[in-house]
Amino acid sequence: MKKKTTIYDIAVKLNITAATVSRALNNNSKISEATRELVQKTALKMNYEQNKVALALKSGKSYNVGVIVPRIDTTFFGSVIRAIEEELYPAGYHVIICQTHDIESREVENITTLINAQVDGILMSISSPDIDLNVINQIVKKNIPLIFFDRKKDIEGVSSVVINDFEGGYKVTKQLIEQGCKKIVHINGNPKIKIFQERCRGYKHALKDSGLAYDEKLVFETKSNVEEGRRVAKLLLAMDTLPDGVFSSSDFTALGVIQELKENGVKIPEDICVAGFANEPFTKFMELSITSVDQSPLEMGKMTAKVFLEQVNNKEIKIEKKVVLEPKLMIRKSSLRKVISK
Amino acid sequence: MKKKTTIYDIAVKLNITAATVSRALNNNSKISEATRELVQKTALKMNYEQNKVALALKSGKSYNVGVIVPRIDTTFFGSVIRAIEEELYPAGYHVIICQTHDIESREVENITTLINAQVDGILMSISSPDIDLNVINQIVKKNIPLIFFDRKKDIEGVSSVVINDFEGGYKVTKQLIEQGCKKIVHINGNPKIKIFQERCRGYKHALKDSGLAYDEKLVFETKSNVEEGRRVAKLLLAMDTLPDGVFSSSDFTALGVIQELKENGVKIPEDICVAGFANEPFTKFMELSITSVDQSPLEMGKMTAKVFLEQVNNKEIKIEKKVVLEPKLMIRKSSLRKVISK
DNA sequence: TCTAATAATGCAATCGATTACACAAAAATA
DNA sequence: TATTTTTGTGTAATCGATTGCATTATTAGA
Repeated sequence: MKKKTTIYDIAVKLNITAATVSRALNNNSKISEATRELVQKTALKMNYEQNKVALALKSGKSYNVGVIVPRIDTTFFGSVIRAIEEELYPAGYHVIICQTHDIESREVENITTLINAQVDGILMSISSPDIDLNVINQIVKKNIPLIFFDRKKDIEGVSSVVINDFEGGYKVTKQLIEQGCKKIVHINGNPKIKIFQERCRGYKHALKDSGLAYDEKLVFETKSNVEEGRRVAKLLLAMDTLPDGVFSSSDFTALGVIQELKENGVKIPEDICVAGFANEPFTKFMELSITSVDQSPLEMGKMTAKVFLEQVNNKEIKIEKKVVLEPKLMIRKSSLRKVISK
Repeated sequence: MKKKTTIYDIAVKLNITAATVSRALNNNSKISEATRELVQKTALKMNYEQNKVALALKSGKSYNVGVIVPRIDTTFFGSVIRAIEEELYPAGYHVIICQTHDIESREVENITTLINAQVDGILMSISSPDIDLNVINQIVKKNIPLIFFDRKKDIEGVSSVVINDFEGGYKVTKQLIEQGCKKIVHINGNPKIKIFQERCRGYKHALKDSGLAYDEKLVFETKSNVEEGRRVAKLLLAMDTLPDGVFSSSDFTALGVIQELKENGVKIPEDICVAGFANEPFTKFMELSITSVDQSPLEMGKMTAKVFLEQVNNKEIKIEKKVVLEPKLMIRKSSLRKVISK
């Protein structure tokens, strides 16, 4: 097993000191052109590669950035991370990912581990709305840039990149209303989580703006999966008068609703218009494609990374940035009636 | 900005040396119970946290593992990485992800960066079949455990975890034959990549075992996306006699084929049975669910991580492990005829 | 009581790179 | 030629934790 060449090896070989080697390699101005070239050539010949760990210890920078998400195997988070990685890579940073699986203790653990690993920043999407603020404070106090994306918490000194969930909820609901829907159901996620609160608020606002009454019996709380969608659909089918529109805060519940309704002979979008949220790939691929709201994960990831870079490159200045991306409504068959009823 | 407490701070406070502190914290046997407790208590009080970077420099271990994949935002790789992360986390390792975007130079770059970052191992899925063997050798020579998953290359001393693509191709084709298909098309991916070669080989073998002739005009080479599926479907529609079965080596091409065929009035599965490969979530969600082959990404990730741990914990012994997982055929509507024709 | 063995701690080097400061050599100026 | 600048290198400390080898304190044994 061959040992790695260090600047000392080069120094010995050239009969100079490691300091000179280091300066030559870093293109320090106070070095003669001759030695610079000689050192660089020798370094190349000896397959020298800078030891980043030593550098990290010396400089206090690890060039690693921690990313914490509930889980990585969803299209949304996968895409966000992809974009983060792509933006950070050219700047010399690497991404360390951690998953919380929505377990609160895991969130705290992950943060601790990342801090110990000396990451230069933490980008995270909060899993639990009741996250321990002490841990967050630990990060802030240590002056480690912290940026929330998608799911945030308003904390002094912490930047965030989110989409306008209110606007998303508003737009979808408006579209359903434009299609002639008058009795619109909203399938909510965990109402303790802000993004769901906001989507719901958008829904209510759209109703109000169109002169439709808000009826809380038409709002259902779910765990955002296919089965829960089917469950809600059954409840809808049991109603005296069927609703004519469903805005689901998750594509998965929307899918469950559609499956269950169709199996019971309900025509979509003729009888009921359905729309989801997140723009999961399958919504586009279905034969009956599903209207959804695109959260621009790539853009979100890119922005998050940019905010981090800005912050890390201006350590002296305290920057607090709140970026809000606009959601894009993707109108598809599930909520597009051929003939718009008046 | 508060500095982190180091063992020196503790040493000064207790009027002992850093060496003693280090030993006390590491439960070294040669330390008195009294100092051990005192040090640990003080460490806790002073919020001491071990500096992993210093440890890494000293020990030569970083407790970071590099994972290289073509891209992270696909269900398959997302799931594999998730499983890797879950398996490695309890062992104290962190995962650094890199994407190649199928660019060969990126692959080399990533490897170099990971080596510089002093990772303790590299887990990778090869993007380019023509990957530079010199880089691979660099890893092997440095004694850094290297494990291929999903897409491998047979290299001495390198372990791998893959699925039996041959078997996958065989099983799908057999199922189509059992449904009465006699003229079965195969949509291939990049034939330079081994996994596609193997799936194709399985296809041929199944034909042969069932007494069906292999016709190379029925095999199409594609880039494995929806558009290419549509392209092939158009070619099929132009044939004198329509095929009655399609085995696609990608779910996306299968989807494209189905979309195009249906738009042209072809009934699936009655006229043509279609099957894909990879078990992407949408294959299950479609109204006309698509038959596919599950590659057990979670298992693959778990196994890959396990092989790594084995290797890293037995540095003296050279272990070379070749794990082959069995694919699972997911029979769905797209290839399941109600009445099986003889 | 004195020596030998053992337990507990200190000393100092090490991992590899960076950098403030010191110093010598060369070049510029008087 | 003597003096001041400038330029290029060397010296040595630093980042934080670990560890082989002293060294001292304590206990056991004779």
